Amino acid sequence: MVDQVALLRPVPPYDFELSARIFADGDESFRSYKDGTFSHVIRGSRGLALCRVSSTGSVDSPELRLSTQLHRGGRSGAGEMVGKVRTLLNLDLDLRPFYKMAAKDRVLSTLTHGLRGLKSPTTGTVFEALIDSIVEQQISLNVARTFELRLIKKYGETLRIGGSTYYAFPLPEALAETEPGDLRGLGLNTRKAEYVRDIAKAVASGDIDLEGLRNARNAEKVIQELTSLRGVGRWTAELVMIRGMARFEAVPADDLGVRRSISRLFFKGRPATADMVRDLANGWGNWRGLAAFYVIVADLYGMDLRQRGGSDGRESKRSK
DNA sequence: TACCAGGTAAAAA
DNA sequence: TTTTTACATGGT
Repeated sequence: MVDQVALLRPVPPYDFELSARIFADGDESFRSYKDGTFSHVIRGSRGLALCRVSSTGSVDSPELRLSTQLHRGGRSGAGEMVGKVRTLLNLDLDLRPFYKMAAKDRVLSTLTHGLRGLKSPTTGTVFEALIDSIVEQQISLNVARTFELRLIKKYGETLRIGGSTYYAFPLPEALAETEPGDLRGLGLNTRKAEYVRDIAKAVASGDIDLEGLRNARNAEKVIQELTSLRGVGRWTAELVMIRGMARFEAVPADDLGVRRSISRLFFKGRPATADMVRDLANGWGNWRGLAAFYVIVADLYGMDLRQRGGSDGRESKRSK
């Protein structure tokens, strides 16, 4: 078993603990954050590696330590993994222009001050973001997480290290071969099972180039391409842009969670319609997706905004 | 027991 | 063209 170490320097400011905390409830066999260490199985050209990341720096002078373990003596993994980790944790994102924009919005600037250094994570592949988003359609996140983990453990590649089994997200080829009944058995409804299989087939066969969409000219083009797939509506496409491509030009304005958080933080608890969210988010320009991420995280972490206004004065909830 | 939950496509009106 | 419905399952 090989254990290699590399140092990474994220573009400052970057708050590793704040950003990785999102994975605190993740499963340790797939992706998690525990005791200051982010763990994730990453697929490289020489196979899978278990990557562990922890902070050795500060928000304004961030530095991360990455250790990689490969199954039975694969050679040199750390170098290749550095780039993947930079993408996963969005380390090259420069938050300063976003903060400059946010300074013009009273509520948003409160959020960016409270969450300074927060960067949104990105999935290893666009495919992963797309499949997860489909699974998450309509049902509660709790239920969706359960289904996702079942999917990963049944179809993901495995890596055995020190008596433990770790999983990488399933490859399109693995899901392309499923029958709707197989995925139905994980809890998905029959239609979602078809969506997942059909999209996996399209990706595996090269009919659609999801990774190529990262660099597509404009956001609408990306949304058009994605929504041409059966099972992908606007909500799913917008979610995939943010979580799978780190493209922030879109906001999933129809999203219940976004609407709830926007309602609490910007409209004093008055229910926010998708149109209200879009109007508000338009003022955030091409940073609207990241702004929405900040809004959700602020609400999730129960950030207290009362001193500077914008809160509905509800009891602030504090999570772990 | 119901009803809701980070939607979507297909059927019905 | 617009509105309504079915879908799956784990919480509450």
